[in-house]
Amino acid sequence: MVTRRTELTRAAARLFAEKGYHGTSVGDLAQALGVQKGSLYAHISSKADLLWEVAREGSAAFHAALDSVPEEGPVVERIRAALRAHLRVVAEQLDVATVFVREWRYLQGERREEFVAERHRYEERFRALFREGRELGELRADLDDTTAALLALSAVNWAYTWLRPGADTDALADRFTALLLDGMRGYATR
Amino acid sequence: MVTRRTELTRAAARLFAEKGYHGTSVGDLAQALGVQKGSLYAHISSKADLLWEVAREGSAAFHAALDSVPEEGPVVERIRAALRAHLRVVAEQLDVATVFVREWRYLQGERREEFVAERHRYEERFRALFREGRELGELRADLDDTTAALLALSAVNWAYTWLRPGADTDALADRFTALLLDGMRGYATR
DNA sequence: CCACCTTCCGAACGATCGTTAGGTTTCTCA
DNA sequence: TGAGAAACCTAACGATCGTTCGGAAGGTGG
Repeated sequence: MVTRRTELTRAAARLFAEKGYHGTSVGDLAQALGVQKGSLYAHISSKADLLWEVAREGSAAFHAALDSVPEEGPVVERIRAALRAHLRVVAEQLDVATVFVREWRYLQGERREEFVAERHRYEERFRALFREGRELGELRADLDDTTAALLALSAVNWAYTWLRPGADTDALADRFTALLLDGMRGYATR
Repeated sequence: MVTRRTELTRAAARLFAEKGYHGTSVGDLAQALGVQKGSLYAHISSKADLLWEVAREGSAAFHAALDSVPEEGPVVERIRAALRAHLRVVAEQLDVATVFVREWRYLQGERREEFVAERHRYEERFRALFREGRELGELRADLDDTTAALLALSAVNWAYTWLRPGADTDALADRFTALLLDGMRGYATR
């Protein structure tokens, strides 16, 4: 069931991504629904609520994506799966992903802290893959796994700026995986 | 000579980076200079002027950084130099870099188009390094140099979110370079 | 049929926004 | 010494901001 409230959240995600949170007025949101701006307050109690909701939606989407990565099997394949999952979310929910990556910082108070904690948890789950890969011997023993995770996270976090809906994100993720694993210089050693 | 005008630009870079362009009021800028907001219009003709100035400063800084990369010598070393140069700008001019990467999109009209052109030119200069590396045989022959450049650019473009002033950016750039060139899996093939 | 719920309108609120304008202070330099 | 420039103040402008409120339309279920 498509409630009016969810339509409003969708419009908020789109406009916040397009014009920024502070660049989007309540009037803009109302216009997107074809309604007077005062009418929105039958659904929300403040504009900040919408930012909070979209940010949480992003958090949930990315964590759910990581949940789909198997906990067993070759680490290399799990890294590939994680990159695929993340990029898929970006492509399929570009507005939400954009708010998750760029607009979250306009959250205030307790909500902001809660968001940051969830974001750190996400990055930590990502980092764990590379650490485990090194410990299990699938990645080089002298790997700086913190930097490795940072490089991978940078690639996917930046994706919202160039990734367009409809792109073949699996192929994209596989290209990233290949580069990260085997580098640009020589051929794979295995 | 430190003019009042440059002090204003510095404050604008800092506040735009901290609170966003739309999140920063002319009153905030005035307060940073210890002055009434009307007084600022002795130095600028609009708030948008400040965004334009800071964005151009970022453009100039990053292009100047790339200018310091030698045009001759091993491509691998030039890639390392480019990453070092970029990260150094981010660390030493974090506010300006943040505006360059994140706040530029609030530019309007002709200025926005001019900025985007400069940004594309920067990315193209970066991309050329990887293309040349493949053509000269320093990088693997089957390298997807577009993706390779995208990966490297993502790493440095994301840096403003975590890089702190005073960090050893050369060492950081070298770690990125090593990962990008030789990967996380095996050891270097040369 | 009536009570209720959701949704919206229309008007207004005080606050803040970016900007303008006239007048004053302070300093430089010819 | 006095003209001019740079910097700032004070006050106000119209516009827009996010939010509130009383009332009304329309549909649903008892």
